[in-house]
Amino acid sequence: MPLSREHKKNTRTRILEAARRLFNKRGFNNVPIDDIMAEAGLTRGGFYNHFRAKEDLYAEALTTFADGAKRAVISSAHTGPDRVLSFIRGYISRRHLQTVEDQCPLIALSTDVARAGPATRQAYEGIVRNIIEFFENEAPSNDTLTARERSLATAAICIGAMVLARTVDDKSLAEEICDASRKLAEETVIPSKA
Amino acid sequence: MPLSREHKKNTRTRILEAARRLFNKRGFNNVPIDDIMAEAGLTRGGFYNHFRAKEDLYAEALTTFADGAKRAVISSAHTGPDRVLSFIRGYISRRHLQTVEDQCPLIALSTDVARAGPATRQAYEGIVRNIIEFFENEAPSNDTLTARERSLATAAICIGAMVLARTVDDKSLAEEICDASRKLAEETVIPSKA
DNA sequence: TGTACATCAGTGAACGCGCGTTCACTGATGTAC
DNA sequence: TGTACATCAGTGAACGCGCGTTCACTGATGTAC
Repeated sequence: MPLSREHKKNTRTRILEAARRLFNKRGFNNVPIDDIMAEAGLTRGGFYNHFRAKEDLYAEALTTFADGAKRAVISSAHTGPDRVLSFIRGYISRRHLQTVEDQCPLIALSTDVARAGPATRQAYEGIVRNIIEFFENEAPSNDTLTARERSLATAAICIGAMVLARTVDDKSLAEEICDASRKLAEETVIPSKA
Repeated sequence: MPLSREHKKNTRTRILEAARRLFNKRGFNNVPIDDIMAEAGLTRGGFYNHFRAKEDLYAEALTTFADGAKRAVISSAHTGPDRVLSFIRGYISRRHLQTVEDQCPLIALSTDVARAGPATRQAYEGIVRNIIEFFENEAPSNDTLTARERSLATAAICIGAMVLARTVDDKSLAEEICDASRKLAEETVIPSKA
């Protein structure tokens, strides 16, 4: 064994991290393998020591992100409804809008995923389910909407707000969209606040 | 003048229509000019008699759609709040989800636009503004949200619901997202309904 | 401990294909007479 | 009305580049002795 198993694993992780960041910025198709490998401090050819094909990166880059995000949420200081509210405030925020590289891939890659293979779609769908469940644990049911419905709709607001805000050029319009959507999202998951 | 001005204009429109449909299905980058021209009943080379470059299609395909959509809304039988409600019911619907070719490009092309040139971005932003204004005409203000805020957030729900539903593989989850989001959207623009 | 060897992560040149764009050509049509 | 001509929309071959993938090679490192 010429080089430690550890070493190879680390390189693989580095490639995945580089891919995730670049995909977020430019989408799956607009990131050549050269760029990913360069970002990881390597050269083109080595890529195929770690992955069978470029497409294999897509699903893995998504789950890489999801794992990190889940850890961040779990380690958050908040509990109960506050945890959900702080998630929403972080998700629909100007800060999240600007940090393109570390944005939630549900925002940056939604349409790319729709055109990718089944594995990628499943990874994306897994993240969507996680967010919905996360909301569902706290959202109440009442006569207008069930907890489930609140959670589904809140997920839609989160993604929609950020997708729109990200695409619109006018900064003040983007911020208006964020602010209004955040308000509605908060009120939808935890209506008691109103 | 060998061929009528009319003729050229018609061809141009045919190319734009073909482009719009294919872009919706596959995104800007995944549609070769060959395919667009074939869909329009022509061959590759002729493209450059009508457009300077492929990118010129993007913005025009968006405005082509927007014009058609505006006409459809104006000619709708409904008036007042009902017009807005029927728009939402049509927008966040299983039907809209399935008709990929004629889907609203805000859904299918959101991330593609984010990476396209300024003209394309402006065209997209124009459509966003139109939808928001359209809602704003009917949405009321009350102590929780202003009419403007309701409109912005409703636009976010519409796009978010469809983006998510489109990407998710599980059909029943997609429909759940649609149904719940539609409910919330309706209640948000016209809260008197609740 | 030191040395020869085997392994394999990483390199970079090369291949091949897809596709945007160019270009010389064609042939249908409107215009001038 | 008929005929010659000019125009230009449309054709399809060719060019060139970007990029995913392959491949022969290198050289650093762990292992066997």
